[in-house]
Amino acid sequence: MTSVLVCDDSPLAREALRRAVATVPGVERVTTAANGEEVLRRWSADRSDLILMDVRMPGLGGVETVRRLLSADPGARIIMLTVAEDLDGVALAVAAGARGYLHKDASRAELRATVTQALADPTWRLAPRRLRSSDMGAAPTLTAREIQVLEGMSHGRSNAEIGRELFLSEDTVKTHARRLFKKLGASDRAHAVALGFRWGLVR
Amino acid sequence: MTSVLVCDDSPLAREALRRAVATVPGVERVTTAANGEEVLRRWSADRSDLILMDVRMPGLGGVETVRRLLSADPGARIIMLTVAEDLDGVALAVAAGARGYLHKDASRAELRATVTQALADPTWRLAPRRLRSSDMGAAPTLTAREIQVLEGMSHGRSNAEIGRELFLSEDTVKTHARRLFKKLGASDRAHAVALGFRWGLVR
DNA sequence: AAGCCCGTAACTCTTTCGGGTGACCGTCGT
DNA sequence: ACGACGGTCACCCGAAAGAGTTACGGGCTT
Repeated sequence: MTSVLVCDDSPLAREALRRAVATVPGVERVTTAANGEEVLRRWSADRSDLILMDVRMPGLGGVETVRRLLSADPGARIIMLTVAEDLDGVALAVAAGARGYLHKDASRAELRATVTQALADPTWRLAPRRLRSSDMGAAPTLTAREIQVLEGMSHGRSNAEIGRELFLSEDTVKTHARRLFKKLGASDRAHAVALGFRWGLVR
Repeated sequence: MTSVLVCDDSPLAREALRRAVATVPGVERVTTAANGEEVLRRWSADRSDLILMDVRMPGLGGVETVRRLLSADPGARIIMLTVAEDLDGVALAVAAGARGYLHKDASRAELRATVTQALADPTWRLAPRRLRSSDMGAAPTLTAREIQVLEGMSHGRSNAEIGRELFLSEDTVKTHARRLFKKLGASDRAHAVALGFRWGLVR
């Protein structure tokens, strides 16, 4: 009994993915989830053989979900879904243990091929080299937390407000801010936000 | 001959949207585009009655596309597609002249209902009240000075540094900053820079 | 002529930021 | 087993930002 879990916040995309995955030979069941929390809830009761998950989702993001999922079950096989821009999100997810990624630009055929391969070979994993090759220039790699803090800044939140939203102390937010400034080479939060936009880290 | 143009960067979402829209009574043709540039190219040759367009797209974003489209043809009817997170993007797009928006979380029924209404009533427009709820009603028109100050901020300059560059006193820069914050609805310089990028005022 | 927006500038006052430093605890890789 | 890195938190301190207010001259519109 081979089952695949598809997670995307858009019902339309979710449905399209579900249908595409369902046509892969050997797949008998495709379940869906709308966000990271739902994936985690569902996982404890009903483990699928493979998870396809969007990187960017409201609430619990894809990267954080991967981390929690793998800390609960290191054997989980996860493939990230992403748009062209956020290479960093992909890198983070793969670093966190996702087996690979699929562009949302990918054709149905590519999607099916990747799912087929992942299901056929339980140890399948993206070659590390492919990550570096798509690593354009010297893209600064921010951690999930740092991106969350940067996003908070881009919405005009103060450090204290960001802390409240992420359940962190203001001092911790400041630490993340300091570290992401250094990584980006930013002199202050306005600069950091600008660089975030230029690098495609936030929108 | 009623035709609708669907624009989304993800082929899967695009296809799903195309199919959903095609089931709306009265719709005879649904064309698709993958990005803003394609929409603009297509528009000059082949005008649809309605456009459904993603807010977030690589390259030319949804907001900027709306502006260009409407400056070329003020009668164009556009509905934005968005995810839960970026209320800012939606507000900007609607302020720029989009008739309304649809969550990507919307059900197929909601999607069809909105498209039906928009096609039936050429003057249909999202109630202004719903706009104010997500803030910013007026299109921000920054003066040359204000944009120069905003650009300085996006390069990590302090007010004093910006003043030195523009041969102004720091206090004058602060005045410009205060005024542009108010126009943009920004709570601080980081937010202002983010809004500047989302509006395409800086890059 | 009156009103409005823009550019310039100064003043005060409070809040926030950013840098520096140190610390503890996981995890991961070597 | 060790070190590197990431996440968390704390404290200090000076610098910067932002809000509020006032002011004055110049354009442009009504």
